[in-house]
Amino acid sequence: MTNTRIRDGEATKRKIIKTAEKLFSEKGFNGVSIRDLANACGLSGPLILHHFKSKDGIYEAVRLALIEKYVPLFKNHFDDEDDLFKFIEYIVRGAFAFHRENPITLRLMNWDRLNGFNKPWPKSEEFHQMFVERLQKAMDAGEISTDFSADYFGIMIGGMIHLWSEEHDCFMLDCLGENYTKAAADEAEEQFIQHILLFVKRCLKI
Amino acid sequence: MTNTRIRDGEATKRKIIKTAEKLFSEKGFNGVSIRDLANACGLSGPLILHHFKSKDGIYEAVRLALIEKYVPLFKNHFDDEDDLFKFIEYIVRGAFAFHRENPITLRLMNWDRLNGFNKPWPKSEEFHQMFVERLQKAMDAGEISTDFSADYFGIMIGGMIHLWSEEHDCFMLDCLGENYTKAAADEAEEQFIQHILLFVKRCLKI
DNA sequence: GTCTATATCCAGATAGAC
DNA sequence: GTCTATCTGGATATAGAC
Repeated sequence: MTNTRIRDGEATKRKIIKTAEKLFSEKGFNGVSIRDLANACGLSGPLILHHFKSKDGIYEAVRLALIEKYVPLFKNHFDDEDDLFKFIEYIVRGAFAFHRENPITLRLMNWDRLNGFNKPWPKSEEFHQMFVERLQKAMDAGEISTDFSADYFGIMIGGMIHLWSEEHDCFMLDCLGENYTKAAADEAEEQFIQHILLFVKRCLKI
Repeated sequence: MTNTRIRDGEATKRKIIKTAEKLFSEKGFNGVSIRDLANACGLSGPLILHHFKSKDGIYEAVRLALIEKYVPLFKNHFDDEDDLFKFIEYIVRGAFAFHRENPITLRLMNWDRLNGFNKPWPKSEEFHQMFVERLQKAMDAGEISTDFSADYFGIMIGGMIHLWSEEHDCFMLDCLGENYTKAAADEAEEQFIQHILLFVKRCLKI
């Protein structure tokens, strides 16, 4: 009897990708060697290369896997909501929730941006576009103030969400120190979201 | 006659640091080898190690040099300005100008953050603190709305500045495409600043 | 202070057995 | 599909001449 039955290529691939997501997001492409990855998976380096052909291949697979998770987020949010403010709140909360649950994705996007690959995260821009178009429609219809450009307004909100999602751990540690708990962090995030929503209301005069 | 006179340790060090700033900010610590740096400087690798002892030593020196440039920015801005709005405008414009003129610094901070070193950029936090305290004072004095927490308000503005400084090149290329010129970019930045200032006015009811 | 030569190690990738 | 053994190049760092 051979050990054939524990050979499962697809399961191995999934395991490699999952581990690679974690390592690449922590240390970036250049900070992770195939050996690191192999050790973390409990597999051999050559096996990994057998499945993904090259180190770049692994990274591509990771990126694709993350985009898969990234895309459906947006689908849900752009069903037509009648109420503009609810629509905005829905999107803002969705973005925070996504980054909270998938911190890896944001980090990987940041590594990518620093490395000058900005092409393969296609949905992010589409997201901005759809948000802006919805705002613009409301402006054209005279529902909200036109003192702000819809485009810049989207960037402003995006910046707030980004910085929070990237750095709130630092903020929290600074502010709370020993008292840092998940509950406290969640509450702080909720407060920050309330600030953003108030900002939206006041600036767009909703 | 020897070639003693072209030996100038300090000048060499400066040259190495300046080149290293550029390379590290472009490709990150792991993306730059001592050989790359040596070639870019027109020097030998061992000479670089002679001056800085190790690759980490080079990076530390680069970070220190950038902090040197970083600090005076803030000094200027925190002389007491009587008018709160002018004070805020001064700071906002200062931050944009700094990032425009020193894109390297922001990139290096971002590499550092991803790599988990968040200690050695001390002034950034101090900056936030002083800004927030000034806001809080105005709130306590009843000069502005207290609907926003000064702390979160600082983060909101910081996020806008950050995202713009990091990604406006992408935005601009997307929007303007072939028409991308320095003048157009400057105009867009000025418009974005105006948006931020309007946001400040409207939210703080100044 | 600056170089060449070199030591040592670790990277990505391949060959080939099982 | 998975492993061990290995190739080749490039990494940091040192030794020692000038």
